Amino acid sequence: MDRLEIRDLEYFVAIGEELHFGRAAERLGIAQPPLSRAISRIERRMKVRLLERTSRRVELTPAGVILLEEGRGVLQSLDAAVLRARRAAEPGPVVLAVYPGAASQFLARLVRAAEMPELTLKFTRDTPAAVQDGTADAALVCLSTDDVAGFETISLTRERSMALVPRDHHLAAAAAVPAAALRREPGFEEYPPASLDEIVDRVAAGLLVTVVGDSIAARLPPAVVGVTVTDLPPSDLALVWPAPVRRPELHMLARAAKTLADEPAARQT
Amino acid sequence: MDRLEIRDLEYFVAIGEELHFGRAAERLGIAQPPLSRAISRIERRMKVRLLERTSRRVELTPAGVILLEEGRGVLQSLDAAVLRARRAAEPGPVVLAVYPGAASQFLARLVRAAEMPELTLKFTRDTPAAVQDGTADAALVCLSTDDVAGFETISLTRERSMALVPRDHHLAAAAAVPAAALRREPGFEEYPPASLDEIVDRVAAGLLVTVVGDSIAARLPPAVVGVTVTDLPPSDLALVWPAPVRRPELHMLARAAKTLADEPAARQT
DNA sequence: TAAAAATACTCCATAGGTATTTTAT
DNA sequence: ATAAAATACCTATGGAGTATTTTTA
Repeated sequence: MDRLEIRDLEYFVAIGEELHFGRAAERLGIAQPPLSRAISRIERRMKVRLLERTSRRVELTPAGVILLEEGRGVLQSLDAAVLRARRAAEPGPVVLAVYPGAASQFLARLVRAAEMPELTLKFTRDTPAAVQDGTADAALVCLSTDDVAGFETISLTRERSMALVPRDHHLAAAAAVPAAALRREPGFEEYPPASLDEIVDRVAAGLLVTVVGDSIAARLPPAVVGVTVTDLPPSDLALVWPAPVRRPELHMLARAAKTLADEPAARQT
Repeated sequence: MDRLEIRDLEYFVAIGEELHFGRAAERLGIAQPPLSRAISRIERRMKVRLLERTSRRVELTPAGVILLEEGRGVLQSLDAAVLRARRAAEPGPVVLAVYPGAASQFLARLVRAAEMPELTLKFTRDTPAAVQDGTADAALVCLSTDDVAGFETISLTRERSMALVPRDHHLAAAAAVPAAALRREPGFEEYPPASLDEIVDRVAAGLLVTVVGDSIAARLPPAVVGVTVTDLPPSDLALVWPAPVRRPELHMLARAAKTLADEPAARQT
């Protein structure tokens, strides 16, 4: 009983997503008939019906749904494996994935403390994904929002939540606001999908009210005011990496992180 | 740039493990030359040298080490994906993996509370692996010893540790013993790799001294005595399953588990 | 009846086998 | 000198293309 081939899996995933043989074939750069045959071949080998199809409709069976989900994961982990192997061959700098603009104060201290000349930062909105797919060796994540299953983690700092409002906003003068009040504000978004710069610009323009970590307080322009939020849980910033350490240099980073985490947070304004 | 094929990965894993083309080829049921060519093909496609080889020695490069590790994982997750898809097609009973003999009191209550006619138990020494490879839908695990990365978990009961000694053992009369004293006993093994029955038999025969959860106290024969251990951390028993619930029936199990967990543990002797 | 999947048939790329050569100890 | 990997050469399986048929809403 030989295994399903990657090509077959790619074909199936394409159809599973398109639910149309013609379009899927086009996307794969092959003709439609080979695709038809590929699917029957796969079903024959797996001894499971994956797609319920007539000349009018293509839909996934329960088995197909599962294989689509899990198959995507298999393809990803294969790509990650190849990528990691390649990077092991020519060890470039250790790559740390960070959320743009997040915790820059702390990040600066961490990078300095690690004393690693070969450390580069990769800015991304989804830092765990960067580690998962092998693009980064480690990542800074927010324990409250990111999923860290399967990673080693070191908890670093705890950040209080701070609301960003325009200078002329009616809440700008408040010493602190409850989260509920914020959510009622027009333009409020909890996790705006943008870089910090963009967020700040949009707040300054009066188009956005949002919540960020308080470590960026020092980086706000005059047009934007940070107000302490009373009842949002503080977010725990952590350093994570895939379970078996693949790059020895990571130990240095981890050690530096531990030292910083233990040290009585010399917090700056 | 097309992807590495599963066949190639299998071939590479075989050589990575055997470090010998001839033996690997034999294990794969093919001749040696195709294997040689397969490896160069893989290296050419991946643009990485995976094996340093002369006519006398074959060894893995750093990249090879990584690909071997991760490649094994890819093959496993592929197999698991296919298995889960198959099981989705003909939904047999929900399979719960349990450690043989562990927490039988609690297990009985859980199974009863779940009220699932279609529930079967799979007894295995490595319950997380059974869930990982798709053999089981959920598992009872011990949070202190098993790795539950990537699983959803519901913590169930906390079990105190209990030492098992023969009736005529010098510790049999003690009300409680410290762990250190146990470790000094001849025949002591912390996690004997055997079923509960076998463990009990070996203890009864005076060949073994070990530690188990106290929930099995009621099932001991007269020849074996359970003694409370004073300073071992209690083991947390949990129900786990792969992150996205793949079988709706699992929700019933989870609900039952939650109810039991909250209920003021009506502990039996 | 029309859009789309399945079949028929042909072709060729490539994986595999056998025989042989090269290489390092 | 010899064990073992690489190369040469041949074969054949099976995946891909084109043309066509079948199916169902």
